[in-house]
Amino acid sequence: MSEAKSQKRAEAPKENPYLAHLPPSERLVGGAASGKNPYGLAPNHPLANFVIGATTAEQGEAAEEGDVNPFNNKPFSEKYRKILAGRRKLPVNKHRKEFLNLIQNNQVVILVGETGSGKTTQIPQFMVFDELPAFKGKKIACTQPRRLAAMSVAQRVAEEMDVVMGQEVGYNIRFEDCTSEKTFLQYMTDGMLLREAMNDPLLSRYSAIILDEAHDRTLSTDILMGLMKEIIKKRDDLKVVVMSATLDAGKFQKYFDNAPLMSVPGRTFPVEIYYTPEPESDYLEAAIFTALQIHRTEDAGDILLFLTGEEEIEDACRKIKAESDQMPDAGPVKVFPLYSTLPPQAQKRIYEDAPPPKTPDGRPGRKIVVSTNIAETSLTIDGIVYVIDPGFSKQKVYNPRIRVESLLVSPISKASAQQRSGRAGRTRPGKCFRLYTENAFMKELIETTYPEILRSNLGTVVLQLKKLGIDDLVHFDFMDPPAPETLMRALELLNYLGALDDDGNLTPLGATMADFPVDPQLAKMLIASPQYGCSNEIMTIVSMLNVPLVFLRPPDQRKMADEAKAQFAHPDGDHLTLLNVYHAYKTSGEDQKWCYDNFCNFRTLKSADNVRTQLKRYMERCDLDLVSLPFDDKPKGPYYTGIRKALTTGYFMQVAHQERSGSYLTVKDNQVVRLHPSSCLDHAAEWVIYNEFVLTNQNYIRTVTEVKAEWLLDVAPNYFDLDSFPNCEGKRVLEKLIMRRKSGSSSRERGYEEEDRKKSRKSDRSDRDRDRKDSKRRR
DNA sequence: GAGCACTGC
Repeated sequence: MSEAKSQKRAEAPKENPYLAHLPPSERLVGGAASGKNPYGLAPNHPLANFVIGATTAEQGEAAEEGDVNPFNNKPFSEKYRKILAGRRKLPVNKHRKEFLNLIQNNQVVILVGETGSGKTTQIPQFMVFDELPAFKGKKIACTQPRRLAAMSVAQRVAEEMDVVMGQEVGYNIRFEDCTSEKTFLQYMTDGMLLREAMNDPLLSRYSAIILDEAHDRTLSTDILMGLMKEIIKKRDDLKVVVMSATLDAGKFQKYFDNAPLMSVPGRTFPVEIYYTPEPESDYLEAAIFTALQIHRTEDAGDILLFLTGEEEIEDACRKIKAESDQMPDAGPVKVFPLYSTLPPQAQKRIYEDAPPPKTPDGRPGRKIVVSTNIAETSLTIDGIVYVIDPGFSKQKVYNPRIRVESLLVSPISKASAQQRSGRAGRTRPGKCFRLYTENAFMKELIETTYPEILRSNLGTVVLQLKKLGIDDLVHFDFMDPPAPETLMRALELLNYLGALDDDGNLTPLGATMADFPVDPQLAKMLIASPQYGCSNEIMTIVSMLNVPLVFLRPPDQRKMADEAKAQFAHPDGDHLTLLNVYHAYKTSGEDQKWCYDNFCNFRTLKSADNVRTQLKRYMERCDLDLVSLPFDDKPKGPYYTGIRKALTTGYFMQVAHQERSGSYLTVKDNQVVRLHPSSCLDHAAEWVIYNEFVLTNQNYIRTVTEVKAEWLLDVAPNYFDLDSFPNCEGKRVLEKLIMRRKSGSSSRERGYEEEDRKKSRKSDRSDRDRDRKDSKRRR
């Protein structure tokens, strides 16, 4: 038998039904039965007798316990052996045989494992020894929802396998590909694998794909799961493992056509749960009270308190600190806030030790961490013994009617509550104080948080699915199908942007748009920008819009911060202001001190620069010219006008008109909105485009730029088919303009063109003047 | 005259 042929068999051992009666080890020609192996390994090689897809747990373990690392032929290190001993004690290790049995006989396996089971590090290694991807030029992928997890788990596994990180084991995340030709086990973010699928729809580089943390139900994981169902129909050599925490296991199993399920217990300590006897009317006050109470009466051990946002957290920290300092008979405390926008240095402080007692035999000191949801999944703090759970978190919601995503403080789910309480039992038995009644937990909390796909604007998702070749979205097998209206909104958006034609098919423009890792609107303006001679500038603006706010505003230095910002302010709007800041930052030599002096966030600017580099790469790959108009600093001069026109090509649906009353109305939905107070726009602009609709006590539009009605009609004539628009002054202005244009073109035939144009300019001006006077009067 | 839960490409 030729080597090539046996290799083919080895990749897809189940293809030959006639050999099914034989024990697995005899099914592969060139396998153990014939005393050979398919890859020409020397007979004394540790893997010489391995048969792909038919190995045993004992074989794998023996190879791990040998003298030489079979993957790089180097002797195992001392450190390796030490780590190996620890790995053997992980709960998942007892299930190696069971797991191999399942994965060898099924294409999809669901694996349920609680924290501390070792599934994320061990399961991929079990598969490596069974799949031997290295010897067939394939890889095993293991996805994580978060970058940090992908990196740190890869690092850990590289150590466990005694290889250099980035060689046999690596990770791949945005901005950082730490893999090589040799890499056969690759941790990566779920978004990264999805992006790869857009260019390789069958994910042919992989022999196995492990979707970890599937219970998180991120947008990317959800799409990947749907995609896996499609791919396995076409690739029977692909193995899929879906790993999740306990609660949803049945749902995953059902979704994957009753794939077998394996459960692995975790290794955590028991946590006692306490409920309040009556509902709390003020959770914040109750939370602070509980923290102080624990501090006064309970044994040593740190406290973790979950709240919903920055302001609430800083407030609570101050109050807890002030009150506990006044307790005469309690130990000292350190109180730390924790949320994602906190600078990394401040975030690291949560790992400091609790303070020592004031006197050698005094009450113990205590650390109290007050955190958002970030401590529920992304960050773990060892040493937490007491958890306080008020039962709320801020969650994203999408309202397709007004096409707005917003953040809402909402009750958490049972799954979240369990996750939170589990944080108390990582190092020893703990206690969790739930600030709601047991009845509320049982009857009012939903089982699991709604997956992101049900709470998001799906513009990007639909574009990605189309690019993945999924034409029929209605019949795509979503684990939780989004509301039809939400899908409609997305299709409509993409159609107006020109990404989909009227039949819903991806256009060439849409295919290019999907390549860019930004919102469809921003992708559109990037692609259009060379036509307006300003792709360099649009790349900068898009990058700045893809990072958190750069402007710092410390509560005690607001005035100075505002003055610093005023230096960059552009009279025609915030997009141009962002451009100014970026330029100033680059001119400063990317200087950290400059950022500090000018109240700009250094990290944010740095990451905007990173994003810009990436966008530039994509622009070049798509053959889009990188150009700028000659600079002139006149606000309405051609340089800035070109940029504003290019912005309009992506934002024409996010446009508001200033009515005579002085307030703005969104043109499509007639929502009354106000310019966000942070806006730099310094005059009453009749038409503005906006980046973001912020829904709080008021409706704000944030990051706005003045545009002209003419541009709107120029860039999106199809969109401004005004019959479908609600009545408002803005609509009437556009109608007039359209009329004028029509009569303009017909009168041209009759030779009245010039006169007509003059007339229309005049009436246009007087309209605007009147509006402006009106709005001034109101103020 | 005011906020930004958390991720990700």
